[in-house]
Amino acid sequence: MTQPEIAKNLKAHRTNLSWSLTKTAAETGVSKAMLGQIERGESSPTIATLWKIATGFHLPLTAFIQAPSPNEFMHFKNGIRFKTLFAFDPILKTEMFAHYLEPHQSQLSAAHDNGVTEDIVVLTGEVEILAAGKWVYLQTGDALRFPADQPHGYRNPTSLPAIFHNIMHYPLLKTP
Amino acid sequence: MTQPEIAKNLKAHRTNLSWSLTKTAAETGVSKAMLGQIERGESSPTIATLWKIATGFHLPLTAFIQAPSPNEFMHFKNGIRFKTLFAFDPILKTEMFAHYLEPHQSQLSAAHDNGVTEDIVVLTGEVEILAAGKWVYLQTGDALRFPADQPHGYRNPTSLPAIFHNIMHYPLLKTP
DNA sequence: AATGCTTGTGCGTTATAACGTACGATGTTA
DNA sequence: TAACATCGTACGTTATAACGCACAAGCATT
Repeated sequence: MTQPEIAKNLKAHRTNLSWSLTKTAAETGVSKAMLGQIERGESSPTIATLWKIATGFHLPLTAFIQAPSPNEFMHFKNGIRFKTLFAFDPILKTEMFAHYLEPHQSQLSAAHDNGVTEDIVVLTGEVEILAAGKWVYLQTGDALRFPADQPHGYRNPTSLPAIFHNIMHYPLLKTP
Repeated sequence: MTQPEIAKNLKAHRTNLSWSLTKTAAETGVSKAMLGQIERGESSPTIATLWKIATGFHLPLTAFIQAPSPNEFMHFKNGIRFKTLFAFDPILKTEMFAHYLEPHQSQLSAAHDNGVTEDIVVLTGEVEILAAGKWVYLQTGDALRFPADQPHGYRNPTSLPAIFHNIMHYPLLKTP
């Protein structure tokens, strides 16, 4: 791991919410002078103050220490970034993707063929899944299985990017 | 998230390696006086020094800020930490796990039943998979499918923890 | 143009993180 | 028991994180 870039992360989260330094100082309890210095890289905050900042943003501490990292082999469809991990296999009748959701991004999907089941596992961030008519909230590490033969959808309610795996199961002898 | 307990984490990692404060100071470049104060909770380190400590231990920064008990629903078997994401489903004939490998940890697995296929997707770190008699190197984000009806294994060649998903496909009507 | 408001930065002070060294406690060897 | 080594902590000093306040630049309203 390389040295974390707190400066960029803090500025990204702050401008993402359109917060001023004064507003941020009020929310976090850290003086706006210090916030400015941290953003400019002139100061390396202590864990205590970084924790105050994180809780003020209602975000985990890790959101400020690790760099937002995209990945290789990325594809795009309807504005959704995804990556095919395993293409459809006619014997196993499954396929698997990694999906990347930008902050507040959402996507609806039409019903698939009868009997199709879909699995979701959230890798980073938080995701809401529309399954069986309800939006289900999933945190990092959570997993959800639901029938995909009806309209469903994905959305990222947070201001941080989210990544999830989804595995499609096609029990019938149909190609996706 | 609650306030991170750097003190316990640091002491845990240090005593785990049987390192003295002097040894730790030499490895990390942080004075042993400071290390002692951090362990006793008398000082809240800056991100810069915590990063020096983490790199000295060859661990990610997150190993010191998040509580030592990483996740819920964690199980142990043969010294391997894993988590069942989806239990075996007799209709889909699949099951899915998240595996956690410590630095330099390795595990060999006997052959499964005939026709069983296994999928690996690396989430964090780097992993080597013994498949079809060869060790295959996988980086973060890489995916590998291989027949599991022969001896296979997993190992983490790095000094950082690794996490991977694996999905078992049982095409025959056998329970795992 | 003048007034008020908000933005982010600069400055002086205070609190404390970080350092190097010294010390008492404990354990080991002669 | 004395000499030595190693452990973690206490002390005094220095570097810097964190604060409150003041200030200049930009924008909107009058």
